[in-house]
Amino acid sequence: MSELADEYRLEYFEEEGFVRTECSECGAHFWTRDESRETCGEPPCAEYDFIDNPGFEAEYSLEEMREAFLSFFEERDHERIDPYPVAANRWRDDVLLTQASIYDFQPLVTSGETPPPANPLTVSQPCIRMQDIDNVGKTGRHTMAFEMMAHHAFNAREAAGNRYAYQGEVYWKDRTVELCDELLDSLGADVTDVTYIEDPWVGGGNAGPAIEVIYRGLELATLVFMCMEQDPDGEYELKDGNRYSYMDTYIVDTGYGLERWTWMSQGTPTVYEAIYPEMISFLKENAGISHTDEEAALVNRAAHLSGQLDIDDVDDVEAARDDLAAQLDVSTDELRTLLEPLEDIYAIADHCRTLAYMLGDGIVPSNVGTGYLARMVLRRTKRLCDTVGVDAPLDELVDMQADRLGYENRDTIRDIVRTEVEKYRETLERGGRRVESLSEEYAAKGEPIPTDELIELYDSHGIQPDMVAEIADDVGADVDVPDDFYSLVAQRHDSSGALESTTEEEDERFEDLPKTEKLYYDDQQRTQFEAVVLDVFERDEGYDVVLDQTMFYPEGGGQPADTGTLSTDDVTVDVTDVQIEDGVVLHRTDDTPGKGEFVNGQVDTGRRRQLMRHHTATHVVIHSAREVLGEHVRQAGAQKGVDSSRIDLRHYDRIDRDDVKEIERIANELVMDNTAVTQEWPDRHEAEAEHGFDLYQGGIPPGEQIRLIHVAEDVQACGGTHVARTGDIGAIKIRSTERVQDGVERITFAAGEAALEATQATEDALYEAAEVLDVSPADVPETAARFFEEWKDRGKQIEELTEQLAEARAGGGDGADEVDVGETTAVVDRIDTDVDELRATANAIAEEGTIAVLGSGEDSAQFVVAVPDGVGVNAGEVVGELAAKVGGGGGGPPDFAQGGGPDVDALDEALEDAPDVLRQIQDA
RNA sequence: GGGCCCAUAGCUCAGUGGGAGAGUGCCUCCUUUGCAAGGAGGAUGCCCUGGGUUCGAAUCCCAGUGGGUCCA
Repeated sequence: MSELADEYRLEYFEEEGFVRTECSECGAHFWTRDESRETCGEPPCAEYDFIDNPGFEAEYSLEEMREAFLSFFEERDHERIDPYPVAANRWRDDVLLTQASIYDFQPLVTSGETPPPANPLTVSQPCIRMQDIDNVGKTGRHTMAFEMMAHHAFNAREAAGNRYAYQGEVYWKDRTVELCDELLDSLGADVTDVTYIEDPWVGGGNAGPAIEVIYRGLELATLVFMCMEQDPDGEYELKDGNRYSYMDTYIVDTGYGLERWTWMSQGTPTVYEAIYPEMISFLKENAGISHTDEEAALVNRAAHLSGQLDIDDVDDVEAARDDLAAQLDVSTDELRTLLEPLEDIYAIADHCRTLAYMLGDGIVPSNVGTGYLARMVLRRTKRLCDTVGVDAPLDELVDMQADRLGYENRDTIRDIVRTEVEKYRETLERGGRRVESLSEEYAAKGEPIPTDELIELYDSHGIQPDMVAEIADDVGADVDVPDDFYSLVAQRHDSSGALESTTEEEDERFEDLPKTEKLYYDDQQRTQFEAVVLDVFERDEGYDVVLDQTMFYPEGGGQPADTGTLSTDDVTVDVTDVQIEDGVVLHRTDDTPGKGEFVNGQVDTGRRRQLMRHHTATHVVIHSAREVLGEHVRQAGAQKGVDSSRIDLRHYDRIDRDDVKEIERIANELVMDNTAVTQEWPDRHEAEAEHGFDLYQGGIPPGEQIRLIHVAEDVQACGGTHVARTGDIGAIKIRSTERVQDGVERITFAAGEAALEATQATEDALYEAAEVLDVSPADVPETAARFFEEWKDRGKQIEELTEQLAEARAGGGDGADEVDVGETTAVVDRIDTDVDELRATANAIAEEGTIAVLGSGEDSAQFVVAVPDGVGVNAGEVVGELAAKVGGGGGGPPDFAQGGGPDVDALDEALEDAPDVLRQIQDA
């Protein structure tokens, strides 16, 4: 780290009379105005010094503190921007949730490809850190949901010129520290008590010097100066062991924890009481938690102490409780009974806030991705409510937070929560029954429930081991939950966890070629153009042709490539596929038109028209689905085609037939309105400001300008080709819906000619069915139902008749051979009929006290042997012997067996041998 | 994106290659008529769909559909 030490020698520190000191406890270097100071001030080197002794002049609520921060920076030339969604996977695919304000600008802004929405800027960004979930409520300071207040400045070195989307320096380290100092001062903090600790930051391939801002034992902010990137040849080796070098861009990345600043201003025992006091008191009352003055005092003292302990995970908390109890002079159990309900309530409040953020930003509970995280949090919250005895419905609790956070889609949020709670209830009920019967089984055997079963219950049925233990205890079965239970579950999953790193090889052949001019955006209706062949590359099969400009649409955004031809005066080549790499469009052809030639390009018009219809129709269907199902509906994927297209939508429920009809109706109304479909290329930040994040249904494009497609009121960022007016779509027909994952519904639809064909295909099927039944199409459902009922009745009748026939046969006298086998007699007969009848007959004969050996030679040779009670002949063995004679096998219980073989010709011979076989087996 | 589990009577489920079952509910009768009453009898099944293996599939294999669950 010493290499970076110079980075911290700031003019600002010098001017203000700061000294650099080494902490006497941990050895960290820090800057302070107080020359006599010895420790860095951060726990465990120091204690919380603000509980019951607020560090700021006035008390602030969460909302007031946020406003104070943002307006402070606004007054100092920062532009305030709206926060981004907590679902970071909506603009980047490397993470699921927003965990810091800088996530908003990664990777496109930090890399310099796209300009920031403002520079410098300030924001209060809601974040969710799932990794803290176990600590919430217990440590007094951990929250899963929080707002990271921040100010950012994006700088680029002068020497880089215009290579990046922003140029020059806005401000750097001195101004950043100065702003922080000034902010603390403006809130009335005692700045001589503030320490700035040197703490280099490394993460995500970037690094740089960073400063932790500590006041009265609490870390209030981290000031990161991101200016290095990982580089094997880099000059500096940092704490992660990798080498780094300086970048052309350097970025001020600060993080001020809104909750901590609020807490500091109030000095409450825990952060939770400072940030949502109303909810805490509501929950306490609802759960019936009340304390005597004596107990209240004890709780307060305990909170005081636990706040000062250095506890960063739950194991520490449990261990610390003993210490705590000793210091407070009470028993550990007594302390636990008092504190645990409070801890649960703190966690419930925090989890509800997390859920409000997640669901409010359009995350739908699911078995995959962010949806799974939402489901986990929701179920955990529900369990906490049940444990502590909060009986208010969960949707109401989440709504309290959603209301406070100002979400407008509160009804949808409540609906989602209710649906999800119901699903959880069903899972628990199912699981409960399962555990019960399993427990009874093992209790009867007198064995404990094995670990395998526990893992199976958790992994496949979502039942926690503690729940199993609870139920098993009621039934009287033993359960032994191994300490490493969850790692056993994990083992079950990584059969070969080695991720295949698909290192995409950059094709360097195209580097020197200019980007192809895209004519398909100029006039989307044209399909013919002229161009110059810049280069031709030979492939394994065929060629890649690069032109100076093209009308051919390369595959992208779920729209397949155009096909068509390129012609010179001498030759015409077929274009079978079109791809784009680094802005260079590659036309895959069967032959080469020749480098340097002028070509006439012709796009396959029919195909292109269908693709355009489907693409515009996709926008229309999404729009209709949002009208019908709700604003939370979002595209999770799409694929356009010529005959049909499909879109995957995030939705928390199944799409039923009525929904489909309504979506279809609204979509076709839009088609009939025949409104214009327009495109524009606005500045991306203006577009975002006007239309919000919902623009990006199909991913986020890079660049300063983005292409927007307007269809009626619907606006989406889109790079595809579209028809000119909605009427050109012709018609939209939804062909099917299916649930592709939990929380993701796939709609398959057809547009234009394909819609007509799809409808006709369905009608054909109906007409054919009508013809078979000889009724009119309208009568098909009723007739089919009747036929089905009648068919079932026939089955029952046949069964009855078979039995009657069998009894009649057994009554005898139809010339069957009757032979003596020891003390009993046997009937040996061949009846060419199906096995059911054979079986019934054999049973009937056996009822009369006679052994039945029946054979049938309909398709293959079949035997049925029935033996009356108390006769010492094993039917299974008899059948085995007989079946072997016809080249097959057979078996069954001793009193009734069946078998057979393929050799029908040998059937009669086998039956002739049957009496001998019977006698042999009886003797044996 | 990946793994695992499940689909049998109205409901809950058992049945692992050979005659489709239990509990509960339903219908009828009897006994009682007081709170989940007792007894006797009865009806109820495309064993999810399609293919394959086999003399024979609810059962084994493959695919699909529907549902559940865990992980990244």
